[in-house]
Amino acid sequence: MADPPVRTRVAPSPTGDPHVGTAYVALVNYCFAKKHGGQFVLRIEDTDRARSTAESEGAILDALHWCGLAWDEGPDVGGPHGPYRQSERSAIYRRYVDELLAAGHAFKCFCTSQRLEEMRVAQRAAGQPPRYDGLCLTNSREEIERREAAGEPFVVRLKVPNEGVCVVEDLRRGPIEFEWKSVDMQVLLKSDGLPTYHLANVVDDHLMEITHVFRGEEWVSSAPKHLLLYSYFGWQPPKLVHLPLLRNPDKSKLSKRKNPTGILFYKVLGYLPEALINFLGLLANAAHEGDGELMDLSELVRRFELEHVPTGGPVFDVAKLDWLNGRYLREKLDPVAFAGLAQQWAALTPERRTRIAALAQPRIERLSDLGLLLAFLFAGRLPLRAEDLRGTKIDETSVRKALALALWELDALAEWTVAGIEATIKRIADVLGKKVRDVARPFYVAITGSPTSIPLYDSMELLGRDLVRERLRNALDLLGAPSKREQEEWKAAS
RNA sequence: GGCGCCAUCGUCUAUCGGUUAGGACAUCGCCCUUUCAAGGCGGAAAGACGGGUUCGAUUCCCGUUGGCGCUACCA
Repeated sequence: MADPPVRTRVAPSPTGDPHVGTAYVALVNYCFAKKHGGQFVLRIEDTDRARSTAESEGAILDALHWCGLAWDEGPDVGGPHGPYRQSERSAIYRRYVDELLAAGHAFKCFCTSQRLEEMRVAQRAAGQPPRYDGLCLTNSREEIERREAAGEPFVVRLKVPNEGVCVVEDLRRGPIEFEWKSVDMQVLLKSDGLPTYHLANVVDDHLMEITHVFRGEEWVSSAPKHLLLYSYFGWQPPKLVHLPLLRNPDKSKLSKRKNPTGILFYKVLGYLPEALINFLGLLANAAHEGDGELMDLSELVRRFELEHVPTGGPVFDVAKLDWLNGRYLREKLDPVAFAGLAQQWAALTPERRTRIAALAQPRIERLSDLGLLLAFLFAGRLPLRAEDLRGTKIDETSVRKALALALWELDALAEWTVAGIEATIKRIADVLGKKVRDVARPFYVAITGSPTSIPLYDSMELLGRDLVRERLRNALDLLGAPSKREQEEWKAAS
C-alpha cells in the first residue's frame, strides 16, 4: 500500500502576540509538507476560553501570512476537514470522550483543585512523580451518577497504566522511554466541557489526517499521553519530530522578558519577511558549505532535510538576522523598489499617517520640525543617556520602579490601547504616590527620546507593545535592572 | 524534588572512527575609498570533564557536570 500523502500542521494558540517560535515551527512543517508534495494545515487551538482572543488569532494569521507562509487548509481558507478552530469542534470531542468513557479508558473525576494541590505537594516531598492518585477511579457507578445529578463539577481524566514503559519514537531523536507510572492521568475534558490540548490535538490530527507532527520540544514529556490516546482509539499516530526551542543569548528559552519575540516587532523595525524566514530556515537546516546563505522560501523547501533539523536549542542571533536583512535590502531591491518599500514601511497605512500627523500638527511651527519630532516613531533602539532619564521631581529608585512596574503591567494588558496604557501609567503613579506628570517624564524620555514630544500614550500605542517593551527595558537597564530583592518588593507593593 | 531532552570557535553549524577539526555571523588587522557603509584579503577563536570500546576517538557506550524543557481543569 502506498503511503498516504504527507500532511503537516501548525496549531498556534491565540493567547498573545504572534511569536517567532510559531513562525519557526510553521516554517518547518511547511517545508516538510511541500518538500514531499503534501499539504500544510493551520489549526487554531483555542480550547482555553479564558485566554484565547479573536484579536490574537487575527494577528497570528496576519503575521504568518506576512512571513510568506500559505496554508492549504485553515480557518480563513476553509478545507475539507473543518472547522479549523477547536472552539467550534466541541461536539466532536464530546463524542470521543464518551467513547473513551464507555470503553473504560477514561473516568470522571470529582476531586477539588485543593485536594489535587495537597496531593502534589505530598508527592513532591516524597520524591515521587506528580501524578493523579486514582481516587475517583474507585467510585461506583451509582456514586458517579448521584454526584453528577447533584450538579457536582467534574473533569474527565485519561486512564494510564501503572506498569511498563512507553516508547516514543521521535524521527530525529530516536526512541525515548518513559515509565507509565511517571505519566500523569491527564485531564481530557475540563469542567467547562471543553477539551484540553491533549485530547483535542489527538482527535484533530487524526481527523485531519495529519501524517507528521513537528512541534516544540516542550511537548516531549506529554507525548506518551498522546500515544496512549491513539492506541485507545485504535488509530495510527502521526510521525513525531520534536523541534528545539529557540533561545535567548543566555540559552534560556526565548522570552519576551529578555528579547523581542514578536513577529510584529521585527516587522515594525523594518526587517523583511524574506530575511526573517531565511534566518529561521537557517536555524532549521543550516546552509551547506560553499552554498550562499541567501535562500527564498522555495529554496528552503527544496533543500529541506529532516536529517539536518537540529536537536540542540539554537540562540536567536539577532546580529546574523541583521546581516541577512542587510543583504536583502541592498542586493534584492533596485533603488525604485527600495524607495517604495521604505515608504510603505514608514507610512504603513493612510490611517496611521493621518493619526501621526494630527498629533504633530499642533506642536510644530515649521514643517521642518517634523523630522526630529517624529524620528522616534521610525527608529529602533534610541540613543539614551542615564542622566536624561533622571528628573528633579522624582528620585532614581522611583524611576526604576516605575519602569519595572510598567514593563510587568503592560505585558499583562489585555488590549493595547491608549485607554489601557493610560490607566496603567496612572495606576503606577498612584502606587508610587507621585503625580502622573512627574512619573510620565522618564517615560517620555524612554519612549520618545525626549521629555517633550507628542502625547505619550498615543506614542506607545503607535509603537506597539513589542517596541515599547524593548525601549522600557533599555531604559531600565541604563539605570540598573532591579535586583531579585527589588523585584519581589516592588511586585508585592503593586 | 521527579521525569525527559541536549552538549564542536562568543553565536549558527560541518564532520556520519583516521581531517592542519571546515564554513557563516560577530570580532580584530590590512586593502579599496572624499566620510561611513558595502566589498576584497588575512588573523585570532572550539570538540565540558572522567572512564571505557578500538590500532586509533570530536565521532560509539557509561558516568559526572552544565544548560534546557515538562511537572495545571494553559497550550
